[in-house]
Amino acid sequence: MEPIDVFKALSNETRLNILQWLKEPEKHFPKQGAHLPKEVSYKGGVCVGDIQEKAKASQSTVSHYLNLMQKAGLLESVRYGQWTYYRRDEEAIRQLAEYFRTEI
Amino acid sequence: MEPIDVFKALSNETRLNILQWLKEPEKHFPKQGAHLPKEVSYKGGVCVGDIQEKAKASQSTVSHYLNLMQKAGLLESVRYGQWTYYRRDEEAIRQLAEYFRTEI
DNA sequence: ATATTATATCGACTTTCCCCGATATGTCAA
DNA sequence: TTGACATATCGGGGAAAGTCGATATAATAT
Repeated sequence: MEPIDVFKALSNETRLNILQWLKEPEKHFPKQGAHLPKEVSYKGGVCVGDIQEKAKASQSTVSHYLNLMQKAGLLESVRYGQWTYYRRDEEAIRQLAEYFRTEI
Repeated sequence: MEPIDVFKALSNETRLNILQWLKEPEKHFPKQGAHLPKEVSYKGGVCVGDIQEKAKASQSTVSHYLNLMQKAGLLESVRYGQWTYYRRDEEAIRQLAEYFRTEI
């Protein structure tokens, strides 16, 4: 996980919003998991379409953003059927905060 | 201090290096303060030329970077005679680390 | 006054990022 | 197998960032 890639990922308001919305998915995405059968539930994950709707950007842009944030190490994803669910990688983010506190 | 401007400022390897060098100026800039008479000493501040030399970028680029980091709130500067000394704004950086830990 | 030195700013060019629509891929339902 | 839907990827046009050399500004020394 390269710090510079993380900072680049955070250098955009929409992406920053997405990351913050995903801190409380049930609050910001009320219909979260509507498609997900319980037996495959992915705690805290939200599908691309729901994020796109809230972010008010094009589908391709949001897909691209999520992929970028995942490559930076901020998000993780799982695909169930035709949906891809993204959620925060809390452990990675915690480590980043620690990196920021001690190395920056 | 806008988080996005801070993240942009940190999205560049040279700038990140400069910020980290300035954590220990006496270590990374041995001739630090050579020009500074004691009575106007600016603790931890390093002049543009010394930073440029170490950063291996053009004078204009380094000047631009330092100004950008200052506007983002990471650095503060004082001018003594023909020299401008830059140092970290530790309090601002501490607050940023806290922002990262609680809001990101 | 003039020359020298340190820093800032300007103008230009290149590279990267932003963001979209169009299209491809994968999955499910009929 | 066909159609509908969710997501990913491609290609591109415009905006911003990276970076430099040239020049301007400011301070100092002679």
